[in-house]
Amino acid sequence: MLDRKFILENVAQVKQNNANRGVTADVDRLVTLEQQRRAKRQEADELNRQANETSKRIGKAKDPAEKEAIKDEGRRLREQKDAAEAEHDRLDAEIFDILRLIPNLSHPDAPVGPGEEANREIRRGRHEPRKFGFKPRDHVELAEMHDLIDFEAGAHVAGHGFYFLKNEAVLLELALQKYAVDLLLAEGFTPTITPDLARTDVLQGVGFIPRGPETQIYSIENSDLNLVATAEITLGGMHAGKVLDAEQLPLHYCGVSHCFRTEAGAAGRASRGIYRVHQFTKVEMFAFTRPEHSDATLERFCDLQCRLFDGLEIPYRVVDTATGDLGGSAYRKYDLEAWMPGRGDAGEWGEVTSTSNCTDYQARRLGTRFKQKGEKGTQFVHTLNGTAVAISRALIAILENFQDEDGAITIPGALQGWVGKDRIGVKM
RNA sequence: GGAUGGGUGGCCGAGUGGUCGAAGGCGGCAGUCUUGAAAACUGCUGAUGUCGGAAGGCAUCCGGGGGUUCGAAUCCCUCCCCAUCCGCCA
Repeated sequence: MLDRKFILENVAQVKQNNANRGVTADVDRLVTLEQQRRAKRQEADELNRQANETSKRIGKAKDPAEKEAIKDEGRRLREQKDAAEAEHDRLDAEIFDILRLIPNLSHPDAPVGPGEEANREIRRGRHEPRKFGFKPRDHVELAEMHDLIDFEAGAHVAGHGFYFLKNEAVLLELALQKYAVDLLLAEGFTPTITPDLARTDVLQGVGFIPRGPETQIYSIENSDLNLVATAEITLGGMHAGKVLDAEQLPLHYCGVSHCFRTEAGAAGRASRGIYRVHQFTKVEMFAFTRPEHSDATLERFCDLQCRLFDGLEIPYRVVDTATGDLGGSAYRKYDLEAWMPGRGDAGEWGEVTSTSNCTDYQARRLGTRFKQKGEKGTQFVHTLNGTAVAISRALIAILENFQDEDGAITIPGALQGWVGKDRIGVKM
């Protein structure tokens, strides 16, 4: 959520930003309604003040008849106040409906454009895409060769989009988790394993919409719980409604969770294999920072992602996400796209991680603030999230990049210790 | 799933229907004392909105929502959440 006062004072900027992001929201109407709402608020406050004053006079009145007269006046004032307040609440609800459509502001350096075509490549990994002397297989084929992923069994028990990891794929998942957590631990992150479910108000605070036709969220029937789509939800909700001390900041968490996504409307879109699935495991980074530190923290998260993938020897590029592709909460977002040799005709970049600076947009909705000692009032913290490793996508990159002509797969050196071998598919 | 007890300011914790934004404590800030610090003592110290140049004023906020009343942290209803115990269970 943006600050209403800010919107009123920067109408043109907000409108331009909406346009850059491809969002339609009636900002003019919001401005009108907000002005009306404020007037109603003042009216209600004034009536309430008079009513309070009247109530105090009742005790002092001696004559019973006079007392009754004052009571009547008090009742009348309360009624008027209630009416003004009801109108205020109606306006407020309408304003909120518009407000929730308005996305965060955008970083001035973020490329402006309608979609991912406008993303700007800003960086490459240490390893360039390898030249294959043969036609590389895609991860589905490789997984089948080595019995690493059982799609059929997954569909059998849970439907399309679910799968069993098997054999070395399991070891790779565990190794990737350990690899990512260890690195972040050394960087001062507090490691957590978060709940895989969260309440609806937490989802909404972080910016996820658990209802509606286009929802990505699985909800638990007869409860207020939802399966999380990312640990960003649970980590972001940790301090909802709290006022933190400025000295506590920044807080850096890393969270391991399962991620569940309905992928509504994504049918047929790069749906082969485990690129887009209903469940996967992810190690997530999350930070609560002071406003002046969020830009630098985004760079740090991006650097950490690069270190993680450089360490796995996976080729990748980093793109600065265009305004039209930022989503609602992000002020700036970097995507790390790994080279996936089995995608498309001759390989394609595929998003493996993503990191966003959400500034105070999530915090305002979540009510996560901080207080600077000796200063009056509170401020909203800034929140940032970033993928350390999304296991399913990392698996694709590993299988496809490290395959040999006979289909054998070399396990990245960084993971060999945990997997317990250096190759998959070597004939004994 | 059953039983009970709770949800009050940054934190802990009192609170008779009006004098309660709310005792007390902790924490924080300032001062006294001290070479300095600690301790001790004294004073100050909630958030949000709104008006005002400022000083300050006003309104709201005691889990959420509804009700009773001229007036509710306090009484009633309802929902949510949290804790403990029992049962079941990895």
